[in-house]
Amino acid sequence: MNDGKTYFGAELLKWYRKERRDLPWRRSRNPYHIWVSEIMLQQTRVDTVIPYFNRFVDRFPTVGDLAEAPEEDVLKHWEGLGYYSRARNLQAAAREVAELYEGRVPRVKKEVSGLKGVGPYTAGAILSIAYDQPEPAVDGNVMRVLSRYFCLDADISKPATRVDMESLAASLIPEGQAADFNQALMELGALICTPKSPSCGGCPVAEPCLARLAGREKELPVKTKAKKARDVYRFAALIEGVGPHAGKVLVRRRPDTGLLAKMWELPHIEAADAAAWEDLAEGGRGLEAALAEDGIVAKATERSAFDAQHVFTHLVWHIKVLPARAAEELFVADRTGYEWVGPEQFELYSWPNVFRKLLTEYFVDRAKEKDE
DNA sequence: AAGCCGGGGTC
DNA sequence: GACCCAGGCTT
Repeated sequence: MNDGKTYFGAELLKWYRKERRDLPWRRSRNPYHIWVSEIMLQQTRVDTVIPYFNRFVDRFPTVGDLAEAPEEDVLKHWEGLGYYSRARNLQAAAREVAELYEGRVPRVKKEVSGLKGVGPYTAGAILSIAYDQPEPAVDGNVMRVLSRYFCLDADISKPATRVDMESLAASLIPEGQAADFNQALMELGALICTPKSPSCGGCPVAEPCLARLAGREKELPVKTKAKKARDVYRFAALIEGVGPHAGKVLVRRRPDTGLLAKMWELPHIEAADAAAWEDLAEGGRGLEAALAEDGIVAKATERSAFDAQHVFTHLVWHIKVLPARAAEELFVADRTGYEWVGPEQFELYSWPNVFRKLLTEYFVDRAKEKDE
């Protein structure tokens, strides 16, 4: 009676066992490694994750190592990967696993799902891939593949659709083959059944694919469009130190929660709107006043201001960077969270991409000036 | 249900 | 530019 579903699973497994990519986290069944990889892979491509994964498990080989590590160390190993709450949640969960489960990743669904940063997808991925339990692991790939194969018009941006897909995916798992089947489904989505132009010619289950038969494979899945990012206008101060802080730049640490939590940045303020942003650029007096409120006395220098931009998922930062020099009396950044950083200390801090690029360029330029 | 949370590849 | 990616958390 389930001929269709049996066919789907059998063909997919056959294809996967021939075509599967050799990925670092596929070289063992170490549940901790699989867990780390699944967290890193959330909203992140395989090619991006590989070097991060290798560095991470090299530095934190076991759950215990991760649990005991300083948080800054963990954040540093996540630098540039994005969605930094993943790193903080992962470590919090590792501490939980160390204390409650003797350092072993639990194999009970309720326990795995209870770990910070582990949602329905990741719980299913860990239970199936590490422990071969017949749990679905439905991500964007899987929803795309199933939408097409069964020609489903349900909007995959709706949570209810994911729930339905989980029932469907669970019903497709071949007996005792959850690990390979779930990975096969995602592998097909990543390599063959791609978003824009699927390679149906190389698909092992193209023949009965209902979307393909209906000529609708490029229309599916249905997904409501995301709202476009909001513009935010900011001024950042690139303050050179003087005296004992010559050659260094004043930076500060971001708050413990929210956007880029606990990462380091250039001090900056937000402009009311685009117009105010353009106005304030003249001379940078508004910025000097704002910094003074934070106990920082600095004057704009002869170096000209320049623009930087950074795109996030839900907002766009437009930043005017104003070069400045610290007043003589400001030899120490006595406000908590502020520090002087030069090229030698740079790598000891965790930087979001936008400030990493900006500061790297700055230090390179200063080094060139010195050589001349 | 909608918004928040990064960064990069691709078309 | 728009879309997407081995999603989850908060409100």
